[in-house]
Amino acid sequence: MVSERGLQVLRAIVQDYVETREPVGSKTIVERHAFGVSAATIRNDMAQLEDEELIAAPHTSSGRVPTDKGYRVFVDHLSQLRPLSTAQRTAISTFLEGATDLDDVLARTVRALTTLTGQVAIVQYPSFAQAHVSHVELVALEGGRMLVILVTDTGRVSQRMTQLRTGFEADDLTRLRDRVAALVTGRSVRQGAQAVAGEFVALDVERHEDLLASAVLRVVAEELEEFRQDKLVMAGTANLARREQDFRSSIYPLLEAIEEQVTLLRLMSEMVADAEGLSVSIGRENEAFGLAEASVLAGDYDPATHARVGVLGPTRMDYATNLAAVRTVAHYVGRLLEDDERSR
Amino acid sequence: MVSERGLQVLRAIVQDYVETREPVGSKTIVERHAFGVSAATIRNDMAQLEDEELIAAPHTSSGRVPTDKGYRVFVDHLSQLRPLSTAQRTAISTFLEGATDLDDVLARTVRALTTLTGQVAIVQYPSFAQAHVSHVELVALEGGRMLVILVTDTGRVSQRMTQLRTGFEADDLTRLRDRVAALVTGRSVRQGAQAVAGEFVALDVERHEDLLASAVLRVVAEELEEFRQDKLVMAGTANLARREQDFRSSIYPLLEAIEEQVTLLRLMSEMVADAEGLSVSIGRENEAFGLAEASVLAGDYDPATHARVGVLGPTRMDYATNLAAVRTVAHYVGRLLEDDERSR
DNA sequence: AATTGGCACTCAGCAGAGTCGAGTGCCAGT
DNA sequence: ACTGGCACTCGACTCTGCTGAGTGCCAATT
Repeated sequence: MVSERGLQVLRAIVQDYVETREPVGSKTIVERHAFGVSAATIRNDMAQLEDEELIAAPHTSSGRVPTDKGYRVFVDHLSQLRPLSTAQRTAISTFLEGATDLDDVLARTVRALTTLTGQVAIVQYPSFAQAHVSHVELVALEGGRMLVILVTDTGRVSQRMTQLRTGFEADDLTRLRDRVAALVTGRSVRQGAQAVAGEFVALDVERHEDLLASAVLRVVAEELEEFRQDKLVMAGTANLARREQDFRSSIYPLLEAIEEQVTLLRLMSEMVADAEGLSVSIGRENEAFGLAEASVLAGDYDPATHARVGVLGPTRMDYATNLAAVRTVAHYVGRLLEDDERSR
Repeated sequence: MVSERGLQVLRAIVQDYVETREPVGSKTIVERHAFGVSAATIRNDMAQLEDEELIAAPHTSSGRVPTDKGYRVFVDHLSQLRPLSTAQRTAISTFLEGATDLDDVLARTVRALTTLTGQVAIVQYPSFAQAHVSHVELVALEGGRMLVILVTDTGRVSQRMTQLRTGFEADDLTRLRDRVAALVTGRSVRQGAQAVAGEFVALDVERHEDLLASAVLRVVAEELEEFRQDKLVMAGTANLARREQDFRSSIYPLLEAIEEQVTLLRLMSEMVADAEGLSVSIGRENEAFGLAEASVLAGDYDPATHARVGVLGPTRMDYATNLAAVRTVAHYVGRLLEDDERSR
């Protein structure tokens, strides 16, 4: 068991270590923080914290450094997040205002978050698995090419080009469009994909019309599949290089995860949010994702789908400030997209 | 003046240094390369190379290391590039085959190039400044939203959504579409943008139809502007971390340039290609771009527009092999897109 | 029971000294 | 033009001793 003052000491250690990157000793603590006790007392508390594996010594008789578990306890006991300054808040709204479509909103969000935190920022697209297809459009281009456009009610647009082998007339096109539209519009992405798959087997390749349909349906299926895959935007990758000192081993796996995206997507979606929609994953807790030296802070901006904005950085980061930034940004984007939806 | 054997020695130094990352001395050279002379003779040659500033000593009396100028001479005297193995060639075609649209081709290209070279790979989109708009489509969505789609003859598609304030009928839409189409189709991106700008001033905001047109034209103008901006795809960023040892200072500016893209775009487009369409920029030659410790190899895949594929890495890299890879990949993509165009 | 001052002990980090060896530069000889 | 020989340089490594920050523990105090 850790005493109340023990937690205070832990907090002091985390704060000082995050600030200075130096292992912190009992003497420094009494100097910098107004505990009303002597260094020896702090030492006793520290011994307890060490028993609980909340702090550890890099080498015998040097200061102590928070362990992953220590950061965890620290974060869990963050009673209140320091709210952002008004300057920061206005910065966020300036960043976000004037955004046109969904892509734009999220691109601005991720930039805002990275400037605010100085870390790598991540923004998840709203999940489209439950999105409904609201519109289908086929556009004939010259040279027998066709553009197949899908739009969801959540505002995501996908367009893909295909090269058709068979010629077609204008009314072939409208009939085909109506046929595809009947299959997918109003349906969720998942249902739409099933419907398309079902139609596929029923095609009679002898019929010219079905031959055309098969090519288009294939593309539609691909696009629906793409919708089902979640998507990320990121920014501030270069910050990893600045914080390189904070990673014992190479930042290679981190850069790789960032480029891969798949790992980060899984990580982000598996995190468990608290009542406020915030979630934190620290160091070794990310081991399964090959990110044992990194922490991820995330905040839901869409409570229904758990779509999130987040921040990725070394375990040694300013959790209080960054969590506040994540929370505020998530809040802004959430409201922005909500208003957007309402106006639709 | 550097003697013929002097160049051989330079080549040996570059090769050994690239391989081992150790400054190379006269003794190592005679051991590893079959010059028919003694170490003392090599030393004399090396003294000359040093006078010419092609090699330099990290500290007095240690081996020599190629300077940027040395790499430059080395590259300029690369008489023949080692052609890729058949295994590598088939790897390239496997990577590229089955690509559907332009985005897909370039995405695959960049992946191929990064696996081949183990460096950061860069692919420029074909320049769209001279591209011609081939198709315009307006799609009405629910809630007064409209999707504005542009397609160029080079196969690039842009789609953007806008929220209209005014209602409209189906035939408003077709009339508007025809109006916009008349302005831009068949015109180059640049001309189209001018035409749109011209039309803009002529609008009478009192008329309902023109009110609608103004909203759409604004979006079209944005899209055309986006077309005019060149674009890059990249892959293999994580490789920078692996090669970090090769950069004296931080890799931060590199990661930043990669995220910015603008710098790289300028760099890539300012490079001067040789008769084969290859271009190399080494170390300090990139100083203006903040990449004084990096080299860029590029190869045109579209001689007309100088659209390029390229590789970015530390000055200490295997120029011969990587140049060969760049050349081959550029060649493949060039042919692929050409065939594509012809079939259109 | 909690706190404190005192004290012995540990150990990273630093500086100085010594050694080693790879490598150069130069010169006289072939 | 090339070569062997030789003195010289200097980074890298090792060893040594020192210092100081910091711990851990204990007996004394409140």
